[in-house]
This record gives sequence, C-alpha cells and structure tokens, in this order.
Amino acid sequence: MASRDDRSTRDRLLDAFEQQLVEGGSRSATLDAVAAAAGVSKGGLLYHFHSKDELVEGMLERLHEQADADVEKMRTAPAGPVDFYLETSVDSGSPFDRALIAATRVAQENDPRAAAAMARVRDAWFAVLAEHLGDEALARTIQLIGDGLYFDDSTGLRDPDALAHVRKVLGRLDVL
Amino acid sequence: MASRDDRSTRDRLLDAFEQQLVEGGSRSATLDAVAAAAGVSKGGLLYHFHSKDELVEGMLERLHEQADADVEKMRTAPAGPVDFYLETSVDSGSPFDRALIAATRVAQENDPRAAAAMARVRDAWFAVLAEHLGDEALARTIQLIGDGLYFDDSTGLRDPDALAHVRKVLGRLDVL
DNA sequence: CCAACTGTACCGTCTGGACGGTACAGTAAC
DNA sequence: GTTACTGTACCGTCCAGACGGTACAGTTGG
Repeated sequence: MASRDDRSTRDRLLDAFEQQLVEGGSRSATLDAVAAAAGVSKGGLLYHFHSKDELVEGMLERLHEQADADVEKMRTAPAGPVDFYLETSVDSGSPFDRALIAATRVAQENDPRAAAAMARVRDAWFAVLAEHLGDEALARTIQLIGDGLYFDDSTGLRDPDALAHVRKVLGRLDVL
Repeated sequence: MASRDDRSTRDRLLDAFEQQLVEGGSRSATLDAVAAAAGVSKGGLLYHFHSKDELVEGMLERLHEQADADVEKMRTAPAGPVDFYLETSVDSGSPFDRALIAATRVAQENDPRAAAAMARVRDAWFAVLAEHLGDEALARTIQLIGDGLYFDDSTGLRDPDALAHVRKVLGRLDVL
C-alpha cells in the first residue's frame, strides 16, 4: 500500500526534468543532471523511468492531468476565461506553466507526442475562449496574445507592463 | 581578395546550422550534421569557424544585418508597418525568419549573446510599431500577436486562418 | 515466531557511442 | 604560393543505458 508514497520521488524527478528543460534547454536536460537535481542517483532515476523516453512520457502524462484541471479552472473563473487565460499566460512560475514550457522544448526536438500534447491543450483553451466570446476571430487573436506572453516569458524577455497594455486594448473591444 | 567568394560556403554553413536548429533543435545541431547538410567536410567547417561558438557568433552577426534590413523594409512598407510585421511573422519560410527561430533556440540554452540579439530585434520592431501607431499599449499588443504567430509556427502548429482572424480583429480597432 | 523469500527503492560502476575539437597531410584552382 | 578546402586519425569528455549490488519492508510457510 506504499503506492501513494512513491509519488514523492517520481514527481521530484519529473519536476527536475522540467526544470532542466526550462532553465537550460533540452541539451542540458541529461539523465545525470535530472537525477542530481532530484537528489537521486542515476540508477535511482532509471528505476522509476527505464529510459529518457519514459521520462518524457511521464511528463506528458502529468501535463494532461494538469491541463484538464487548468481548463476546468478557466471555465469557472470568477473574472471570466479570458482574464484567467491571460493572467496564467504571464505567471510562468506555476507548475503547470513550467510543464508547458518544458513540453515545447521537447516538441522542438521533433517529438510527435509532445507536439500532440501541446495541440490538445491549445485546442481545449480555444474551445473555451470561442464558446465564451462567441467569436472565433477574437478567440484566436486572444490566444495568440497569450502565446506571445508565453514566448516572451520563456525567452527571458519579460515586459512587466505587457499584461496591462493588453487589458487596455481588449477593453476597447469590450472584452474585458 | 576572395573575401566575397567565401560567402558561398560560409553562408551555406550558417544556413545549414540554422536549418538544423530550427528543424531538429539545438541537440541535433552538431558539427557533423551541420557540415554534412552544407555539403562540406567537418574539417572544412572548422576551417571557416574554429569552434561551435564561432558558428553562433557568425549566425548572430548575420542576423543583425538581416534585422536592420527587415526594420527598414518594415518602416517603408506600402501597406504599413503593422501589416508588414504580421505578414512576416507567419511566413516562416524566409531566411530571416529561420535565422530568428534559430536564435531563439540558442537563447534557450542560456546564451546571453543570443538573448541580447533577440532583445535588440524586438526593441527595433516595437519602436517602429509604437511610432507608427502613436500608442504603446496597442503596439505592444500587436507585437505579442506577432510573437504568438511565431511561436505557433516554430512549434509546428500552424493555423492557416490565424492571420485572417487577426486582421479582422485589428480592423475593429481601426488599425488595418 | 522465525526463517526463507519477494518486491520496492534505490546506489555506484561500467561500457559503448557520440560529440567537440585538434592535427595534419594531401589536392585542386587561381 | 596562397586559398579553400578534403580526409583521416585521433583525444578527452559527456551521455544513455545496462548491470550488479544493497537495504529493508512485507509476506508466507512451517
């Protein structure tokens, strides 16, 4: 009945993997580095994940869970889905955001599973935005703005006023 | 006096380097792969660039030249800078776009030179947008949309209607 | 109740291959 | 004879993955 206790090390390894991907890119996300960052030996890592591929698989699996929860929160957000979506696009400190950026790094290495995972998450977001706004063009545009906020964050160039600017413009469109 | 003639192979190497970075990520952009893609031996590559670092340096140098030319074209575009900016954010087949995506890949590996290059290009674009629109909030928002288009392209998820959607929304703001 | 055994969660070491880089001899064109 | 390469032979390091071993908590049979 210790099946709930192995979550700790397993998740710590996944966290470390994501951290390496986000902070140093896929090149620095080696098994050694991941194991060290998780405070586990390389052998210990390979006990939980038999290959680097399984590490990716595990990360993507967890991403899906987080994504489902995020979409649900977006749907029921008090300030509305648009505000929630934009807000969470900037706040790149959250575990979910880190998982997403990590997934894009893997997708860039031509991993079809990661690309599919990203597509699935994006489609879910778009569905909520489009339903709420009743306007595909506007929904897609807002999604692009969110992508832009993501992109800026993940390349290290953060403009603290960006979100305020976006709010101002969307206000003119009676969206916020 | 052959300094204009080595452009051929030198540029072909830089092209190949960028191609590897864009299509396979930084992990697959090895010296062997770059040399092979350029139809040059590894020794030939190292004749032109004494290290991988010099390859990055050369790429960034060329990026700056391309960026200056792009900003000039943007400034004098017949349809206006906004339209030009958005248009070129989607068309990821152009050499300049490829160079930019390649630079982001390098920047993700914590290369400060690449990050600085990206920042410089982005600042130049923003200056033109802000000057043309006379509205910082709108300029920043449009820049974010462009970033979003870039991001989508570079992660392989392309929505063919994205640009049309954006145009429609910007039309409501009397921008296009 | 205790010995034998099983499964889980690791650690430390090793190997084979890839990668960055060096060195250098040879070649072909201008 | 300089420029622009090719090709081969290396070296040291890094990396993914395999492997053998350890500690220990449970379980099962007698």
